[in-house]
Amino acid sequence: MIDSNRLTRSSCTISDVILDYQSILTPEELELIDSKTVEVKYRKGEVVFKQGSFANNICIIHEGLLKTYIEGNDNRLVLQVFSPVKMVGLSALLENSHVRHYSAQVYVESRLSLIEIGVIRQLMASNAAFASKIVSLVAEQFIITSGRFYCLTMKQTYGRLADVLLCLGNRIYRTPRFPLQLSRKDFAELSGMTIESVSRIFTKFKHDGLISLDNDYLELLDIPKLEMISSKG
Amino acid sequence: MIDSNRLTRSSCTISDVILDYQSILTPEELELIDSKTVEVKYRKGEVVFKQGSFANNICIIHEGLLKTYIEGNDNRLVLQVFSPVKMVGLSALLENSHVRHYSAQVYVESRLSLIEIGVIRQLMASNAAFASKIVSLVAEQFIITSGRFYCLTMKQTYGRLADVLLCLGNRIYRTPRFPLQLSRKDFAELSGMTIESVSRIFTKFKHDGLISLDNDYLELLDIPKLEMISSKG
DNA sequence: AAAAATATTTGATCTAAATCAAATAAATTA
DNA sequence: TAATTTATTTGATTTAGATCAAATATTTTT
Repeated sequence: MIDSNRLTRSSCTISDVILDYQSILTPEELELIDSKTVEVKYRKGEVVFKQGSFANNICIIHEGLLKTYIEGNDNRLVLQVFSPVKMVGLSALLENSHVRHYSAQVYVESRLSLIEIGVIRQLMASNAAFASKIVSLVAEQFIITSGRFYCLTMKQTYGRLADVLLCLGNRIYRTPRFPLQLSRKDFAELSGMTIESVSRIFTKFKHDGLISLDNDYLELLDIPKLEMISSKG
Repeated sequence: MIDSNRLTRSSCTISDVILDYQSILTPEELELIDSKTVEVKYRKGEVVFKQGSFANNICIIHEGLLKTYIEGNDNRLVLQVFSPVKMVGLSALLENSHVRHYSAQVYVESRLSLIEIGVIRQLMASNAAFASKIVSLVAEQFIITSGRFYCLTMKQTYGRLADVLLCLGNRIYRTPRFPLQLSRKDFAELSGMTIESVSRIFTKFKHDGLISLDNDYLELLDIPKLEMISSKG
């Protein structure tokens, strides 16, 4: 039986769709892409693109970690987190709209390649299998972001933070013990609460033996219990 | 200058992309679609498809009004509202996942056509322009739903309800005075609050001369003020 | 290494909105 | 039309989590 809850009931935004356009495109098409691609390194905290600016490329993250987010008056909503190897900025493929609808920023030093959006549009128009792949990627992002939407509106603080921790351990770092590269502010933003609330819940989780936490590492000690907290909300 | 806030800062989910696949498909392809399409009428409140069930069609709404929503343990999150003529259920085109990730239900008596999903996949694989159109539609839904996500997490109750009212007047009914087809419960669900809060805010809005409201009709009397409330949160 | 700046923790207080409870109104059904 | 059910309104109370404030701890700069 299939568990359809992973996507719709968790705030984790890490994709399952594998990015293998190499097998879909012809050698000539791959060469075309290659000729319109540049590779860029970003230092910790640098902005990759800004909401409201013209969208002239699609990004692929090869190393590092980044977030996309909507900027409001004085607040931010993190839409998705991307780890290698994923495509970022696909929703710029919306026709008649050449503007970014969200911003992107790296959490840590990251290496991205930027592909001119015109080439992507061109290949979509000529290669239906490629276009279908893009449909799949965008559809997945829709579903994944809807799941995060559900969590942030329906769960309370403990469940939301447990969600973020589980996502980091299970899907981003893929190990229960991982380097602490995010600040309390990052956690607050990711789980939709204040820094103070994050701090208080971390203290509680430590006290209850669910996690261990020092300045450099975070370890998930009791994943089943965290999962229970996440699912109960 | 372009206003990029309509999509990212409002909870309204009515699409701008026009559904004109007639001009993209060949007569044979149109006939193929036609042979795999059925038309169905739904009575008020009927469910079109359920989260977790197998996705075997894409829907087009021709008359009426419907919502898509994620079902949790004992709560629901409305993702989008669809009025004619829009495609519903596109994210089922995610490859390797033949299950609905959200449910759909009509608010009022509605007429839909249901197209076998296999045909859509087939046409996407053979007609790149069609596939590109689908990319555009799904990308728009992603952006629109992200905007709703922003509103429901960042704005407070007054702003969220003002948002819903403006969406109904400006984009769904396209007139400031429209029939009241939604219950307080529907408004509560749409704007992410309790029925009691909706009722209190309606009373306040009436008292302040922003709306007039009886059992059958709702009229937006002061749209600029409602817009101010919506943007301030 | 000391000084300054920044990040994190902890406690006290406040508040938006939920919950609880009861009254009224409207819609259905008998 | 009366009786019953369902929906809506209004008021009182509670609460999760924000805000405010101050103390530590950590990192960065000098």
